[in-house]
Amino acid sequence: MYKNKNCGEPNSLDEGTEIIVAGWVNRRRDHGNLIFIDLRDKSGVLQVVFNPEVSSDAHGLASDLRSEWVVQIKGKIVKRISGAENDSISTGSIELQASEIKILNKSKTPPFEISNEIEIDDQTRLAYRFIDLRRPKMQKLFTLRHKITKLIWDYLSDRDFTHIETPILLKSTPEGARDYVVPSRIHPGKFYALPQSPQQLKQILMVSGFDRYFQIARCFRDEDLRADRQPEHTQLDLEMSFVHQDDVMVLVEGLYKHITHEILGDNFKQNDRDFLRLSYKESMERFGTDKPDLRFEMELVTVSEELKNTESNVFNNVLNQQGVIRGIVAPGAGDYDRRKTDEIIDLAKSSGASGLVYISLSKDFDSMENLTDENYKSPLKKFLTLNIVKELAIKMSARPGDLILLVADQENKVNTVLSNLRNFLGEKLNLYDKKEIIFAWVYDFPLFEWDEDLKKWEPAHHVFSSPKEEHLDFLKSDPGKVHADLFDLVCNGMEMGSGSIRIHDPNIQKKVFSIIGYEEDEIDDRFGQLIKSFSYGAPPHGGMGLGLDRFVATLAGEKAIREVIAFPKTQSAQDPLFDSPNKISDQQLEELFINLDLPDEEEA
RNA sequence: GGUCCCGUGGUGUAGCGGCCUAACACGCCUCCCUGUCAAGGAGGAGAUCGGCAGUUCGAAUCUGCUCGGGAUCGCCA
Repeated sequence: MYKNKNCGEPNSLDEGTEIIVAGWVNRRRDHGNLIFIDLRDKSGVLQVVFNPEVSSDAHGLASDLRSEWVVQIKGKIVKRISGAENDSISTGSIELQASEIKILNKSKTPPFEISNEIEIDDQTRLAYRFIDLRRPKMQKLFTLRHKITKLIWDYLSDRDFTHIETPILLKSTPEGARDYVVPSRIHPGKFYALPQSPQQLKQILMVSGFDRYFQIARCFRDEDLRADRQPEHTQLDLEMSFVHQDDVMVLVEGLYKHITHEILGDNFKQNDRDFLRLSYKESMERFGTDKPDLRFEMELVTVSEELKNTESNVFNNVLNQQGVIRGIVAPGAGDYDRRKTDEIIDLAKSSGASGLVYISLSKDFDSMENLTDENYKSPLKKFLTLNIVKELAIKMSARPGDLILLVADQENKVNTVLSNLRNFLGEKLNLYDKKEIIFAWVYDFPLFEWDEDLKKWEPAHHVFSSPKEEHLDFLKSDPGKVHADLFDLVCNGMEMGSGSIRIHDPNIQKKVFSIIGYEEDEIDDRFGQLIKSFSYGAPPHGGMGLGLDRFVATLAGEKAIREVIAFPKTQSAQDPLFDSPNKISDQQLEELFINLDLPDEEEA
């Protein structure tokens, strides 16, 4: 070893001992005759003093040191002189009196400082990711990620789960997301596809009798990127045999509580409570979304009834077309000026609303009963009479000084818009503690959704979820009524994972496929292997797929999963460090029998 | 594919029609300095303002296109 102690370890108990450390020069403070070096490694920072009276050789070398040089230093741990202690580092009471130094490697001046405080452009960070990852904050994030995966491994291993790896080179089962594909050399013209998830494989493993499977699995989807979406993400994939929905939920809830508690300790207030369970219907009614942020109230209220007798075309047109009017109350936002209300309207429009009606309530009245004409303002004031506003405000539990926001449209659009507004305002108005983490289950999802564009039924989640037994009859008569044993784990307004009890009866599976409109040979091509396995004795089974990147990011308080992925891609799916994706040689193309036919602007 | 924000020395920002032959902080280089830890002091180098085209007597500053980054809608079984 090049060292017998880590930089962050020595303390006053080590005074007088000789140690060898190695690491990076974090900072140099050169006083001429006395030189201080902050030596950094993963464990922390240690101050090293070079005194020419202790070693003139070491001191001579130290005067050349620069940031990020890699050095090995031998010396004696000594107590710092009185008054020179530094409470901000773990080794602040002592320092290393250097007697020997060996320069292991020099470094160019890094493009940015290795420090936690600075904010650097993402592209620069990724192009120099090896330096970016040196920052203590990043090291902490990946240590955290490791800790979480270890907790998963331990927890599930203790409960008889077996980790099994499934292939990355698989087959395209096109549906939902676009596949990443890999050409086959041995089979000209044929392609593997990278799995969007190990779904079929884990179900086949259940058929094989493994009983309980899990995998920290990489999943690939060739879709547009977001702060919480990367082309490849990691999923905690698990599946269990002979279970009902509740068994899976209880297992996963135990796991997530355990991990969150291990990481956050007492800051995780939900630890001694069950995760809230909301039916899909309830979640949509109260929050307008199937992934509500439960850190704050601000629920949606339907006010179609209260507004059905206005003179306003905005409302009447919508109501005449079976639309709804729903609203939320932004507490204390009654004094928002034009600029702020415009911002809210813009957000509503960008979420798909044709418009947004607001009513600002002033603070200068005590209760809704005493509301007067002077106490409220609204662009639609001439239609919103005092009595209507009073009734509305009472129904919505608005208080003086609040801002009422109303959206009139078809129900699903209203819900999308209001849930986006709700999330926006929740953050803007500081309605919750940003450090808080609240999980919930949303269950009892419909199995199918009607796709208005394609005029056909689409799987609401995925095609393998089992219809509820009591709904089997609806499969033929009214697929929209079929609910499934399908459930999501949500946290702070994010979907953390999705699970279900799977279909294990090949006949029901075929029926579900046919409702979605798959042809017989198409089913065979995409799902033949699964159906085939089902005909050889498939146990009832169910499981979940849980986004690991999002979970780690949430526990770390990060918004973008890029922060918890060592080598992520930019929003245009590129890696600035490796410069991927990239061209391959003509020879490689030839071997694969691939001719490129690029659009003109791609030529160069 | 759409919408929005951003793009100025190595990094972060200021400047938003002529005062800019571009400012500040950090970093970098040289020298001084025995107790600093965001060390200090003195001096110095470094960007033509993402790119292209246009408007203008004059553009970092205005317009269009384009490239890149970010956010978001669509998309993501």
